[in-house]
Amino acid sequence: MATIADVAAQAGVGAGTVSRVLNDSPRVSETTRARVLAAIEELNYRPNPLARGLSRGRCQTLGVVVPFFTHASAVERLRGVVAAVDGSRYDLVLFNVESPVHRDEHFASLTRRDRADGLLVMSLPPPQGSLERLATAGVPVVLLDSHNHGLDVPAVVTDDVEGGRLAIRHLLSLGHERIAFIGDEPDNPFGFTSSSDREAGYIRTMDEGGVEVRAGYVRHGPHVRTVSRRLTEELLARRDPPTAVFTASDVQALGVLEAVRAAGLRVPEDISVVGFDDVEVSSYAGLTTVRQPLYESGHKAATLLLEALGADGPIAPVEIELKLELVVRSTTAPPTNRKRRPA
Amino acid sequence: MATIADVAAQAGVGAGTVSRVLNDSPRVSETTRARVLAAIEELNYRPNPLARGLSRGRCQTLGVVVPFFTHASAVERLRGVVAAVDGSRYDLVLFNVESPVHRDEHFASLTRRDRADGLLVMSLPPPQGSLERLATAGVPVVLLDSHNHGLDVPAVVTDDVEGGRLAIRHLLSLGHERIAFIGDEPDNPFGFTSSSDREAGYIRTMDEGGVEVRAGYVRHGPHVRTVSRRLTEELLARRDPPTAVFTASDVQALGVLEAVRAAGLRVPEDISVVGFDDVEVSSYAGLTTVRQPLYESGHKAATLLLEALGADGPIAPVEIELKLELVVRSTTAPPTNRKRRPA
DNA sequence: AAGGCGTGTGGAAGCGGTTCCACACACCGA
DNA sequence: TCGGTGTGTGGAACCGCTTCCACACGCCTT
Repeated sequence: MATIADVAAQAGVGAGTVSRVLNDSPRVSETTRARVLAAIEELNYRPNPLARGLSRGRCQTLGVVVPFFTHASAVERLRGVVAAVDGSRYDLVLFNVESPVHRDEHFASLTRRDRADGLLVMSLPPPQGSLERLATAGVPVVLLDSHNHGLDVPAVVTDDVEGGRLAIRHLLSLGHERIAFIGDEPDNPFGFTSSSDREAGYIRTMDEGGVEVRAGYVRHGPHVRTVSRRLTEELLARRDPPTAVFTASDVQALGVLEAVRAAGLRVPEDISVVGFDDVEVSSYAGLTTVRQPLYESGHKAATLLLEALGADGPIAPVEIELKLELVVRSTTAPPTNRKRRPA
Repeated sequence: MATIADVAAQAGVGAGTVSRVLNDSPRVSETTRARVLAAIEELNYRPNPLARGLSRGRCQTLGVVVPFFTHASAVERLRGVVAAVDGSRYDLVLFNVESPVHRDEHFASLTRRDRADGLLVMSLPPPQGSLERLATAGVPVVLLDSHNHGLDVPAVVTDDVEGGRLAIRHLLSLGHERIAFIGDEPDNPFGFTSSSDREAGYIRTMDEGGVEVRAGYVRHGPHVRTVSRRLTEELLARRDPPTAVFTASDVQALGVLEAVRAAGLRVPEDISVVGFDDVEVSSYAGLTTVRQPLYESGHKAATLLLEALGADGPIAPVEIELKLELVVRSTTAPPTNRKRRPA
């Protein structure tokens, strides 16, 4: 492995000069620069990133903290992040979070410039005080899919409450009144709020529409298809089954569709279903859903982080809100007139 | 930020001793060790990974080279990798590959211990000579979902040809004869072979069964649902449409299902469909498919790599073959007797 | 009692870069 | 002619850790 000293010797210059060439310093004459570049080429020299990092106090690495792939949507976001980071000189390190302990460990160890130059936190409210510590340590942070709550940190978010509204307005306008909701457990160890925000949008819009949310129409459970399927079965077994179900995610909506089909009912004739996210399979399933720009959100957040690193000073801690959009496909229609399910 | 010198001063020992404590050297007395640990605790000291890496010539980092998320299956594999790496002391760096140039750049820059201590190459035949260079540089490599072709490198693979056989045997045993295949372009810039291997299994098993592969029954196209849907439409428009379609992946199988449904035909009554992979949505779609253990493959490959790093010498360059398994769901059935599609 | 050996420890010399400082040299104006 | 100014350059110091070498000390052997 050639070192900077080898290159310097080969080019007949000092190590400092080679370093200047490497870092595009203007303080190098054209002829010297050419000689150095030739030597670099000849020796197939590549600077050691560790040495460089140690010396400069940063490591050309971005950390992405992800509650890993628990939601299909995280992957789509990550795609956007990867695409944005790809053109830059930064490497991408994945920090998987499976538990609050896990999360806290990561945040503790990342509070230094030698671990990562910047941090992208995905769908995860940072633990108390960690943002302040990160700021003190000079590690820029961008929140992706979680709010900054007025703190001095850029965040890329969507208005989940509004998303819930979009879904319910659509169902109300179709004439539905018996509308149920299926979402995640509201009190989870990470403090995720997107599901409960969407639920809030549901509640409020039902209220505004003067439509009652019947007791037991709001159901919670782990974010997997099988659970939402089971919850739907319970809803369908009621004496007053819903004519429409809104779920906090597409994954959960698929479970609803399964349950409805298994019960021998038809979508949308017997039951309408609206999901949230618009992940890749949703178009396959023909699911009406609230689309959030997942890829773009990742891309935007990563771009913000790179800007912050480029500016080398805190950038405007904006909260960027990406637009939600209702995508109407074939799982929603006006309710049929039956007030009760058949026999 | 506390340094090792600070800790040494605080504990009243030399820096070397602190380092020994840090690295669990046996050459430290219990009392000294306790004093040092106390000092570390007190100063909330954490060693600088860059300095450590520079000094030791490695960086506690694993690189994962991924043709990023082009197949849904890559994500599932990555999950397994992440899980396996999670318990270790290694960070995971993502190297995204979108083009052969991209790939070659990464392989070039990764051929040194200062970039990554080990490399996991996913679904990507490494470029010519790169494995030798990596071996020379002392960077252990594990191939995930690509063969080592007799080279001295551990690989975790499945027998894609056999997978094709499983699918076709199933269809033949149901009585199908007009069986079509939809897969990826056989000559792709990366040299992926899984699709063409599955195709080979199809061809051979048809042969062995004495069943003709009709002209035009083998179709290729980019790995997206919309394309396989279009290809299926073309197959259905034939005067001798297939009674069954086998695809090189579940994603493509979904496209087939879409096309069949759009044509007003029923699955499996009119057409049987068999996919490959068994990704998450396949159970939702009720797709009969050849399951490969995606998560396990990632987990196994990462574990092998960690072993190689632990052994600190080349480990047995085994090629581990994971079992494939036919999962019969509701998209396959015996063919109906029609020889031609209606009108 | 003297030499040998094992154990614990301090400290210096790297690892391979960056950056600061000093300095040589050319060119300018007074 | 002589500072002054600016430009290019070499080299040392430093980033924070590991590791090797030297050495002090206690204990066992002969």
